[in-house]
Amino acid sequence: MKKLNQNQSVTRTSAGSSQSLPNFAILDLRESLLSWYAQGGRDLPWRHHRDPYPIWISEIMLQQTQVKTVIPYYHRWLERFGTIASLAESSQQDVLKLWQGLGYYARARNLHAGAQAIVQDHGGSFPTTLEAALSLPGIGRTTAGGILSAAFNLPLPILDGNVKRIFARLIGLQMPPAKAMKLLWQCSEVLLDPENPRDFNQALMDLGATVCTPKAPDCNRCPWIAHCQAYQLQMQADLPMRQTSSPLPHKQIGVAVIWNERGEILIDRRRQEGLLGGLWEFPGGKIEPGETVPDCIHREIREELAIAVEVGAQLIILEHAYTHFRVTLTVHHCRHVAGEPQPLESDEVRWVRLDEIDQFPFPKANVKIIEALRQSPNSSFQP
DNA sequence: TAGCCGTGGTA
DNA sequence: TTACCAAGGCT
Repeated sequence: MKKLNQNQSVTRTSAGSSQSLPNFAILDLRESLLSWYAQGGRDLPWRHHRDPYPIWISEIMLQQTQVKTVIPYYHRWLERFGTIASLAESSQQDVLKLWQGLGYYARARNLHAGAQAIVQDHGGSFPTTLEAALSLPGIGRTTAGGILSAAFNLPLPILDGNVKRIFARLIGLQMPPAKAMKLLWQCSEVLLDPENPRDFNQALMDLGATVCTPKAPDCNRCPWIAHCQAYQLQMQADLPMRQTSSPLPHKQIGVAVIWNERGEILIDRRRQEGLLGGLWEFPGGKIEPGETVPDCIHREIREELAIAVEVGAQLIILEHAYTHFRVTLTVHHCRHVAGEPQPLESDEVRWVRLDEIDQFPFPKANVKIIEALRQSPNSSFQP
């Protein structure tokens, strides 16, 4: 027989998460946060809507991405894909082109596939239940709660980076948030105001973005200062605790700008799955130990495209950082010598003119190569 | 569970 | 320059 607890505390036994939910002053926390929000909340474009479609777009764009970065993409998106139906009917290439530069390109592929699923399964209207929203690609519990609370005022909690940080400080969490997800979700569930879920969730995110910031939080403007464990212990700078991370690997990459006799350049479309899936790139690959850059380019182009090239002058050297590694790209002009290019390790290959290359979606590092091509003196391979 | 998945801003 | 981080999801 289970013992019932009189208060809100939850005792947990699994290793690494022994901390328990505090006995919150729930009504006080709700009221103070909501009145802070009424005065200090942000005016953001997607908050002018109750239509779930623009809210969905904003929530996906805002995943791991700052508001300032999102805003121009958000407006461009709604101008180009005004309805779920129009998004569903568009080509993936058009969708990726609009997303170019935002990163995490699976988000764009998932929006596209999600729109098609909504047309097929929900008559073209965004679903109104948690279960149905969660079944759409790219929508997890936080995003589903964010959309459904904002659009329909449904009482669903959220747990994004802002909220994790706020609660980690509020309760003085003694472990990295990743080790206490269950407890943090409980905080969000228990505190959520069932009368005002929309405003409460938005207020939490605004508090995290403008007051309870990662560095140098502005505690004197915080409505929860009287309840905050981190503030009482003066540990704001030390919470949330961080996980140990391993250093980023650094890869050397050889890249080829291959010209044919018509002055066109060879590009390939990356496979759907994995890094930069569905985007176009200049072919190339990792420089093996002991290999020169021209050696690498000859080998990679043979393996990926089954053609022979002559490696010419260096165009540019680029540094680029991804989430889990860094790369140095050494880019050379090349001349196509023999063979018809085959998409052996890509979905498609294509010869394009420099003046039409902007039609294709490219990752950031490749955009830099295109800019270098436009600015630099012509290669001897270029007619 | 922890690693993969982009890019831009910041100290 | 380096490291961290931002309205996370997926496997």
